Order: sequence, then structure tokens, then C-alpha cells
Amino acid sequence: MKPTAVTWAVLGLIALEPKSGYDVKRIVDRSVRHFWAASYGQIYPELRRLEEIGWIEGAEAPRGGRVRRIYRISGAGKRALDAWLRAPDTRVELRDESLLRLFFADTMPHEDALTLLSWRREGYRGMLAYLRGLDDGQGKDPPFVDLVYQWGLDYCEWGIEWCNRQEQRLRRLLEAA
Amino acid sequence: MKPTAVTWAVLGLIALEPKSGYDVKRIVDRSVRHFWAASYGQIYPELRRLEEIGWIEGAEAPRGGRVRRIYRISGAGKRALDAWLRAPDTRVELRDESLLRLFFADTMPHEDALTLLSWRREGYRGMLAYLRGLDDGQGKDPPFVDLVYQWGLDYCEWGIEWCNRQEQRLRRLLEAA
DNA sequence: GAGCCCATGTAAGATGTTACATGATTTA
DNA sequence: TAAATCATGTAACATCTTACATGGGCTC
Repeated sequence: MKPTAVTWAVLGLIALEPKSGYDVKRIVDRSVRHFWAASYGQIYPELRRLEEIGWIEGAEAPRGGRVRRIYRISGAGKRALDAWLRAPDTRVELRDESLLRLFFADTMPHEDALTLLSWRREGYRGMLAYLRGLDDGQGKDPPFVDLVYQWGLDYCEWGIEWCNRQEQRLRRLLEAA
Repeated sequence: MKPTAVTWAVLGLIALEPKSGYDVKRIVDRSVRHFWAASYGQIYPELRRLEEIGWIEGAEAPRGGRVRRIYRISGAGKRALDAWLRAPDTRVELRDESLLRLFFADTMPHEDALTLLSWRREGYRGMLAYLRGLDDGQGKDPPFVDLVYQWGLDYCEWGIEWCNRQEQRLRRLLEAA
């Protein structure tokens, strides 16, 4: 079994609580999506693979006449997930178009380049608003789920402040020149 | 012409200074790689596309008997790059396996979960060391190239401190429970 | 009964990495 | 002379998104 990128996200969510594929997608979009996205085209095939190798078990659970299949994690699945959890790997892949623009911004007039920086700040603000919108106000998440949510909030706040500081620094620098 | 993900990275680097495909790859790996990676399999085909539509112009520039093709940006290419630079889009895509592990860490014993957090800190330390290694000590980068480099350093330092703070907070929280 | 949400699924296409093939030049 | 670097390129594979097809149930 060669795990794919969605393997652990799907398996982990099923482990938290039995779910349908549709549920997995919905929860992904409301929780890990900003650092680990997954689409239907990945999720449904992955569920079949996971069931084939016996890491999850599916059962028909129709709601009325509506087809529905609920998956729960197996003992083998739990062991596999636990082994993955303990891996020390921390690889990060990032695609940040705003940073790419800033990298090439030296060809622009200073004011226009600084505008890019203000847009970056707005990007962080937008993400912060999005994350805050996910909070249902109940505040009952387990500590590490909450930790990761907090990471998102803290990262955005740091980013906003970073843009402010750099804008001030660059204004001084560019006006002096 | 439908721009791909590498279009602007390649065009921007050619705009800074005429380059071969090999140069583009080398410079990408030493500058924008941590937020905008590109492989040979993307770069060489992209250079042909860009030449076909007239945004860059290639010329044979062999070194000894070694084949080599140098590309420079055209007027149309400059205009296209400038138009892209002014786009307000700030989309970010992130794949952070360490955050995914932390998200599922509530199933583990507390000490093991906190170990994940310390590994995350080591990940930031490693990236910080990598970024510092890129600095040639000359310090002659233009302001916005330097800004983006600084973003990398600052982000890593923030991340290290964030892990430290959260580890302390969680130790208190989990020991109290 | 129109429109939205629940629910499963896939085809097509875009995207991206890895590994290799080829061959010249430089360095140890 | 062996190994590293310069240099171009692609085939195969892996990954991921988008858009659509299908159909039932719920709400206005």
C-alpha cells in the first residue's frame, strides 16, 4: 500500500468519527482545508482503496431512499494512522502568488510596489475573517484541533503586522533614496 | 495564451536578466523555491511556449562545444509581466503535513503529541538554516527581493516562537487536566 | 415545483515530480 | 580518469481540480 496525499487526512477524519465521503469533504473544507485541501476526485477513490486494504470498513446507511455509505476505521487502520502520526517529517509545500509578485516588484514604481504589500495584508485579513467565520462559538474542540485552528489565526495576525512593519520600513528606505 | 503556474516565475526571472533554462532552474532553487517551486519538466516546455507567443526571444549561445540557449524578455513580455504584477490576487496554497499531524494528535498520549510540536519547531529551524545558507553575505539584493527573503526568515522565527509558546501553554493546560 | 442541500461518482484536463538519456566541460 | 557541473530535454507517472451526471429529499 502506497499512501497518497489524501490518505492520512481521510483516514484521520474517519478515525475521529464514522463518516460518509460527503461528510469527509464537508469537514475537510471546514477544518484542514487551508493547509490540506482535498477534492471529491481524491476522496471517493481513496475511500475505496482504504476499504480494499482493510483500514476502514464501509456499510450502507441510506437516509430514506437516498444512497449513503458510512465508513469506520478498523484496528489495522488505527495502527497505520498511529504509525504515521509519529513520523518526524515536517515537509511544507507553499504556493504564494503574492510573494512571487513582491519578489519581482523592484521593476515597478515604489508606490505600486507598496500597493502589492497592502494587498498582501488584505489577503491575510480575508483569511482571518474566513477562519473566524468557521468558529461556531461553542469552543469545545479538543486541545490539538484547537491548536491548529489557533495556528491559522496567529499566522494571519502575524502576517498583517509583518506587512505593516515592512511597509513602514520600506517607505523610510525608499524615500531616503 | 493561457498562463500556467510557472509562466510568471520564468518570465520574471528572464526579465531580471537574460538566462538559459538551466539558469532559471538554478535561480528558482536558490530564491523563490520555498514558496514557488518549478521543475525542469515545467521550465523547458514553458520557455518554448513563451518564445512561441513572443514574450521572450531565444538565441543560441554555446559555451565551447556545449549547446546553450539564452532567452531575453521582449516588449510584449514586459507588458504582460507588468499587467500580472498589478493583479490584486493573493491566493495561497499550502500543504503542511506537520499541521495535519497536530490536527489528529488528540488521539495520542500528551507527551507524544507535544513531541510533534517540538518536531515542528525543528522543521522551522531547518528551514531557517537553509535560508540563511542562501545568503552570500554580499547583501546587495534590491529592496523587494530582500523583502521576500526577509519574509522567509521572519516567518521561521515567528514559527519557532509560536511552537515554544504553545508548548508551554499546552503543558500547563494538559497537566491541569 | 423551483431551488437548494444531500450523496456518490467519474472523465478530462491541468499540474507537477522523478528519473533518465545525452553529451560537453571543469575540477579533483 | 573519475566525478561534478553545465546544459537540454522528455517519458512516465503521480497528483489534483473542475465540471458534470445522476438522483433523492427538504423547504419555500
